[in-house]
Amino acid sequence: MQITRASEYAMLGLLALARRPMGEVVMLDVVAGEEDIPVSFLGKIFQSLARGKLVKSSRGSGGGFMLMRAPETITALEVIEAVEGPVSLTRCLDVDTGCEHAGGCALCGLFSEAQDRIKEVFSGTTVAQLAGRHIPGGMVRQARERERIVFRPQSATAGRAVAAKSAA
Amino acid sequence: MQITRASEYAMLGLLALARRPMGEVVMLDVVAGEEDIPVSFLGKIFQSLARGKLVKSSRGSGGGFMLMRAPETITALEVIEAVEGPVSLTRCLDVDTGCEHAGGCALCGLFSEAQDRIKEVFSGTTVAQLAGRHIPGGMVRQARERERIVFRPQSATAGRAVAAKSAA
DNA sequence: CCGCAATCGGACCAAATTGGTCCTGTTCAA
DNA sequence: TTGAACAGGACCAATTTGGTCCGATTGCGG
Repeated sequence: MQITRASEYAMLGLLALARRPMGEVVMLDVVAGEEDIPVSFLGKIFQSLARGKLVKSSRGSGGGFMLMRAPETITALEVIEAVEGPVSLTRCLDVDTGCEHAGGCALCGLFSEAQDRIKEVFSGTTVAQLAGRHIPGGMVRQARERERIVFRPQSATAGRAVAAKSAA
Repeated sequence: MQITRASEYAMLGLLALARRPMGEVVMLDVVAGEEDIPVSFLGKIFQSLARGKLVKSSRGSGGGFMLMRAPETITALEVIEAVEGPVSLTRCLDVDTGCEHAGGCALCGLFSEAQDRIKEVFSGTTVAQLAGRHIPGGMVRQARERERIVFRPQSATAGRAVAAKSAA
């Protein structure tokens, strides 16, 4: 399987595009800034997404990336597979190699069931759905960097640090 | 997450113990031979299982490993967690670090759902169940090496290999 | 009660993967 | 034609994976 940062960043990047009107071209460093992702790494990730036909890139000045499909039609599974290749929870389930025990391996059955469940979850969730309930993390960071933000852990939700630095 | 070979080997090793009458002590190299696992690596893995109270080791001559609990009561999840530590599909879901986006991260929701599904599958399967439908892979290999084996999948209960070795 | 058999437990190691950076193109637009 | 922006690959450090090896420890047999 492996849900690495690359997948995570890919999702976040697509969310950044999905927040905008369909067809808008956004530069990499804008996306990276919004979601707090190293630009150069995000560049490589978006190359994969472009190869997977999820985004389209345009070069030159005024260039950037745009979604190639409506965010309602892009599933999380597609994003992950575009970045990491076909998911396989264990080497046992690898498409080419397969399980060396072949028929008699009880583990394969177990693992493939688990894998199916995961894929169900991911293929049942779209970028649009995620975009709907996501608050960009980079925003938080940018605010924090601009300083003098009182970030109050507000009993309910998340218990984050209060960075109330008044001086420089 | 990570279902590495260590987990796989751990399962196979436990299956080898589960195939035997409860309480029987088996030496590592026997288990390793049956399931075709490097002995020294299996040793390290069984150390983890011992720490997790799934097996008990006895040292000295006549020593080896035995199950500490009935195979019906050992779930696949326990095995995996004994070997790999607490499962977390992404760094985002890591028990100590947690997600840096905290409340507003849509991805966390998605990932944790996927993770729950996996854990459901694994915690719903016991070593005994797996042992019931497993044909030891090492057997296959050993047989293949010895050649001219009739390999009979035996429909009923425990699908064990029937090695019809006429000569020594 | 001595020595051998056997595991324990940790140190060590090489290869692969992860998570990036950086530099040299190419391409497009003004 | 020049500068902005991605493409694509080389490179890199740190971590993880998948092991090996060896000394310490512990029982059993004689």
